[in-house]
Amino acid sequence: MAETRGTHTRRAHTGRRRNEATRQAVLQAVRDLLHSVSYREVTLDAIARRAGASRQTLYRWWPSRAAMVLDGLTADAAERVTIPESGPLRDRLIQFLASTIAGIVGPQGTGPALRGLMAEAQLDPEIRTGLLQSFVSARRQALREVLITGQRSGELRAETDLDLLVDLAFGLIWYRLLVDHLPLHSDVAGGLADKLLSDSHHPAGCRP
Amino acid sequence: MAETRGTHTRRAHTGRRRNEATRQAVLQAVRDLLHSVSYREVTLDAIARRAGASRQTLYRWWPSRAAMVLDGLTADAAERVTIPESGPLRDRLIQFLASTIAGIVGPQGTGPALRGLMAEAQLDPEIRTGLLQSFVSARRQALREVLITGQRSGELRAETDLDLLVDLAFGLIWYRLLVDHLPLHSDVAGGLADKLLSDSHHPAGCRP
Amino acid sequence: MAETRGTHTRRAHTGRRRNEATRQAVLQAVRDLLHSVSYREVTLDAIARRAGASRQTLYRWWPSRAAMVLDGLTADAAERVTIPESGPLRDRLIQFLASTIAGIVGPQGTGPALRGLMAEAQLDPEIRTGLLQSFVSARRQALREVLITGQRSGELRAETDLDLLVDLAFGLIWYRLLVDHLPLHSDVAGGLADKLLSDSHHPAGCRP
Amino acid sequence: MAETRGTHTRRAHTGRRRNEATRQAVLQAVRDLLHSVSYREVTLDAIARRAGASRQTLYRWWPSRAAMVLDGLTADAAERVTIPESGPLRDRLIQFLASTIAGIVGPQGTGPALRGLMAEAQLDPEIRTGLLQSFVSARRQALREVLITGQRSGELRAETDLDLLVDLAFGLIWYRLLVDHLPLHSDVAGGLADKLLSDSHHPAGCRP
DNA sequence: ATCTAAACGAGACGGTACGTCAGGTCTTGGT
DNA sequence: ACCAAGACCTGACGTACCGTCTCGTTTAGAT
Repeated sequence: MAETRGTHTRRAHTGRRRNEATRQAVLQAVRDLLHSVSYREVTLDAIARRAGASRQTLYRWWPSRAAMVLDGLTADAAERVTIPESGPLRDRLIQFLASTIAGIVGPQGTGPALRGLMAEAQLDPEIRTGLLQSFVSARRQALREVLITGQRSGELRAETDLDLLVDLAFGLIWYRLLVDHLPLHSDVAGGLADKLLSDSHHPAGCRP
Repeated sequence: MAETRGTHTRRAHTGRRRNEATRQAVLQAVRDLLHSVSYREVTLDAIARRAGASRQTLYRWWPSRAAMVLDGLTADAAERVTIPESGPLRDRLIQFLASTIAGIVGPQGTGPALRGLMAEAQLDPEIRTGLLQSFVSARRQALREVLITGQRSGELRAETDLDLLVDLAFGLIWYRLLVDHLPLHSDVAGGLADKLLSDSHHPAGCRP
Repeated sequence: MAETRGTHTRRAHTGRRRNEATRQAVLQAVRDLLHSVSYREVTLDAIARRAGASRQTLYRWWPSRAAMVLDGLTADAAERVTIPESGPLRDRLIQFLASTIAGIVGPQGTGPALRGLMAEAQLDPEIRTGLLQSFVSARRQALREVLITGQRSGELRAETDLDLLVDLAFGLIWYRLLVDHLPLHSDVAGGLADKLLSDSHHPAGCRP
Repeated sequence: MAETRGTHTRRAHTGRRRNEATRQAVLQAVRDLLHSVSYREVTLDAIARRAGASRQTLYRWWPSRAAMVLDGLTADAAERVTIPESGPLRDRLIQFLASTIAGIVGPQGTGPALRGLMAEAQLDPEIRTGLLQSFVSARRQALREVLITGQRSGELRAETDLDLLVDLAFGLIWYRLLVDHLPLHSDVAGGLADKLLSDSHHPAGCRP
C-alpha cells in the first residue's frame, strides 16, 4: 500500500488529461438547472444532457450530485464575499453580511445551490457531516475573524460568545433563504449587525 | 435488517369509515423511520410495510410524503411548546425557546421530522410555499405573541422589528438543527433571549 | 413460493393479477425483433419499448433475456413438430425431421430464436446447462421415441447407439442453422433419414 | 481476484514496426481468458489488462473481438489436425475426426474459442457470414478432400452427397460442443466414421 | 337480514432515475 | 511509427421507488 514518493522520481502522467472545458460545462449546467427548475429535476441525466457530457464522466470526477453543487459553490462564495480589513467593526460587519447576502440572492446568486446542498444534507447524514459542514465552517470562520478583530480592538467584549453571534447571523440568512417566508435582502445587514453588536445586558441596566 | 411490521397488532378493516388505527400506525411508522434511518430511506414502501398498510391507503389520505411527516409534526409542536402567560418577558421568552428546543432534540424529538420536511421543501417549491410555510408561520405567530405582549408591557420597544427577532430565534435553532455543527440544546435559550432583548442601539447610546 | 403455515387455511391470492396481454405482447415483441434485427439489438429496452411494457415488468416475470426467448420457443416447437404414430420408420422419421426443419425456417420460423438462445448459452454457462439443455433434451427425447418405436418394430437394430443418431440429426440441423453456409430446407430430411437408418456395418457385411 | 498482468514480461516499446511480442501477448491473453472465465467476461478491457496492452492497440490490429478469437484459432486448427494421406478411407476418416476432436477438447483445446466465435456469429450476422463461414469452410474443405480421395479410390460412391456427410460430421461435433449435453470425446470418431460410410440403402436391400 | 359502497391489503404495471459497465474513439506523452 | 494510459460519449444493464391501477375481502351503515 505504501507508495513511496521520496527520492524516486515522480512517474510522469500518461494518458489523456481531464478536459477543463467539460468540467466548466458541467458546473455551468448545474448552475443553470438550479436556477430554472426544482432541485428534484436536477438529475444527473439532465446535467449530463445539458453539459453535453456523459453520466460516466460525471461519476468519474464527482462522487455525488451534492459534490457538484458544492464545487460550483465554493469558489463563488469566496470570490463574492469581501472581508473588509479596516473601518469600524459595525461597518465591516455590515459589509460582510451584505456581500454575503448579495452573493446569495439575485438571478445569478448561489441561493438555489445552497438550497440544493441543504436538501442533500438532510437526505444523507454523510453529506451533512462531510460536504455541508466543511462548506459551512469555512464561511463561519470568515465571519469569526471579523468579530475577533473587533474583540482585539475593544469594539466587542472579549467574553462574547462568538459561536452564538455567528449562528445568529448565518441562521437568519439560511432561515429566510430556506423557508422563503420573507425576502432575503442585503438591507437586513444593518439591523442584523446592530443586533449582533448590541449590549446583551438588559436595557434596564443602563438606567441609573 | 428484516423489516418488522412495527409494533402494530392486526387491525380489522372498518369499512366505509376511515380506520383511525391505520392512521396512527402510519404516523408512528413515519416517526420510527425518521428516527432510525436517513430520510432518503423513508420511502413510501418502507412506511407502508412498517405500518402494515398499503401504498394505496397512504395515497388515499395524504397527498405526499411531506404531508405525512407534517401531520405527525403539527400536533406535536403545539403540544410541547408552552406559551407562558405571565412573568417577565425574559423569563417567558426563555421558557418558549427552551421548550421549543426541547421538543426538537432528544430521542423522541421532532428533529428528524423537521429535517425531512425541510428536505422536501427544498426539493419541491410547492411544498415550500405550501406545507413548510404554513407550519413555520404558526410557530412564528406563537413567538410573535410572546414578544407583542412584551411590547404592550413596555419591556420591549414598540418600534422593534419583530420579524427580525423571530427570524433570529428560529434561524439559530434551524441552523443548528440542519447543519449540526454544534449541538442544539435548551441551554442556549438564555443567551439567545438576552440577545433578542438587548438594546440594539450602540452601547454609546447609554451615555448621557 | 407457496408458504404453508400449518393448519391455518391457505390465504387466497390478493392483489392484481398478471396481465396475460402483456405477457403475449412481450413474447410477440421478442419474436418480432428476432426476425428483424440482429440478436445484439434485441435489448431489453427494445423489447420493452416494442411491447409497450416497462423493463421492470420484464424482470418481474423472466429472469433473463434467454428465458424470454425460450418462453416463446417452447410452445412453438411442441406445436409445430408432429410425432407421427404409424407408418414405416423411414416415413415417420422423415416426417419428424421435415416438420422440425419447417418450424425453424421460413419467415415465421423459430430459427432466429434458436440462434439467440444458442448465443446466450455460449456467453453464460449457467444458461447453457440450464435453459438450453432442458430445451434440447425435450427435443431429443421426442426424436428418441420415434427411433425406439423403430427398434421395437425391428426396423432398427436394437443395439444401435440412439444418442449418436439423435446427435447426427440435430447436429446437422443446428450446424446449418448456426453457420448458415448452406440453406436449411426440409428437403434434406429424406437424405438425412436414409443416412440415419443406413447399415452402419461396412457394405462388405452384405456379402455372404 | 486481483487481475494479474498475465505471464508476460515487460516489453519494450519498439516504435515504428508492429510489436510481434504484443501480438502474441494479446492472443495468449485471449486464450487464457477463454479457458478461465465465461465468454461474457472476455471483455476488451480484460484482454488489454492481461496482455499489458492498451485497448487502442487491440483496435489497431483487429477489427473485433471475434477476429482476435479467430486469429488464435486458425493456426491452431491447421496445426493440430492431420490430414492423412494414405490408408483405407475409414482409417483416414477416423484419424481426421479424432484429431479434430482432440484439438477441441482438453485443457488446451480450442473449444472455448469455438464457443466464443459461435456466440459472436449469432450476435452479429456480419461475423457469421464473414469470419465464421471462412473459418468453417476451410475445415469443411479439409474433410471434403479426405472424402474425395475416397471417392477416387472407389471406397465411397461417386454420387454421395459430400455436403451431407461433411455437415453430419461437423454438425455432431459442434452440437456436442455447444450444447454440452454429452461429453465430446475422440472415441466417437469410430462410430461417426462408420455412419458416414455406411450404405445409405436400406439394410433390407441387402437381402436376396 | 340483506344490500351497498367505501376502506383496505396485496401487488401488477408503466415510468424515471440511479449507479455501473463495456464498447469504441480520441488525446497525451513517451519510446 | 508505435505504444500504454486513460478521458470521453454512447448506450445497455439491473435495481429502486414512484404514482396509478386492478383485484378480492371486509365491514359500517342504509334498506
